[in-house]
Amino acid sequence: MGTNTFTGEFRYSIDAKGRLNIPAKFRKALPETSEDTFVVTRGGEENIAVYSLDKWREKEQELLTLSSKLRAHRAYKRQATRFATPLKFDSQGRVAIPANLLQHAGVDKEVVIIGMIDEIEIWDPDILKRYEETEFQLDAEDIEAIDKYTRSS
Amino acid sequence: MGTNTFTGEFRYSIDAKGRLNIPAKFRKALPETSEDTFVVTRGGEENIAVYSLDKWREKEQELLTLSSKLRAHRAYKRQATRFATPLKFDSQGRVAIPANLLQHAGVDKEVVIIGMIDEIEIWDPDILKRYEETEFQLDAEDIEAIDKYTRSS
DNA sequence: GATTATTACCCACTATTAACCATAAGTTAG
DNA sequence: CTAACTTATGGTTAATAGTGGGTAATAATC
Repeated sequence: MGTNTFTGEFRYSIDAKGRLNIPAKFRKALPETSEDTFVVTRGGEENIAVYSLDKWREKEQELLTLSSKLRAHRAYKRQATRFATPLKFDSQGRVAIPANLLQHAGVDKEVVIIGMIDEIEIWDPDILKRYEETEFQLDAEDIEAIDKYTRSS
Repeated sequence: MGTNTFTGEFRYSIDAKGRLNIPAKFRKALPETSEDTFVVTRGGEENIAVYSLDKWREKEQELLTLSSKLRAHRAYKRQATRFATPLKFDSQGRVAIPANLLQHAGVDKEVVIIGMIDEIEIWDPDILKRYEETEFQLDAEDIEAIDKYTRSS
């Protein structure tokens, strides 16, 4: 079956019970070891980030190397985990997104779902449009820095 | 059964008898060898730290490597253990948190419970908010140090 | 040893969540 | 072109979770 990465953009809606359908294409892209489970959390912007359970386990492993003795380490670990929730999708392919995440992303009913290779973003359509006009803009300097970064990896 | 780590944030309340419900999700994440038991103690901040019995045993092992000859080691070991109390939860999943810990965390009734992978934190909502605005903030330098730390592990 | 306070053990209620069933629109296959 | 299947969406029922209170057992105090 096709690629096992998340690509493309979809416009779905959340029903009265807070359930959101995950595009079939994305569900099929989940590895077997993720056990029909996505992990949702706060995204970097005013949105919701979604990972496969596998990807999340990787993140956890990294966080576990931090020291519980150091304040900065605790703060980082706390911020990374306090909003994270594993969600198994039901027989129809839907997950129930926690209310506090919906609120953080300013989502009410309509939603844009964006595939970003190894992660997924969920946006409120209006907020997304606002960001497109401002924060998403990159100048030549940004592009140059990114080019440098990718070459050094 | 799903993931066996603690993630997410919950807002619960302590009842008139001083009992606090542990989120079902966290109880299920407890390994069999922890025998329905959490260990509570003072957290690094103005909060209460909660560990699985297994995790606490690990911490004890670490403390045993310290030297009883060195003053600082004795002080650290003393501070880490004098407030630690193992608590078995009742048939409804609740534990009775010792009064001195509640006082230390400034908790009266309302409580925020935060999952941090291999440990749990209990906060007073107002105090948590205060810390969010100050101590939780990390600057670029902190982040860089953490990135370095995880990469070297 | 009697009295009081504290802790453990049940039972009960309600709201939320999860499991189940159903359908209409759209796709794919024969 | 039609039949079988998939997909997105809606609703209903059953189970679980969180909370509150009562009673018996235990511990502490006088």
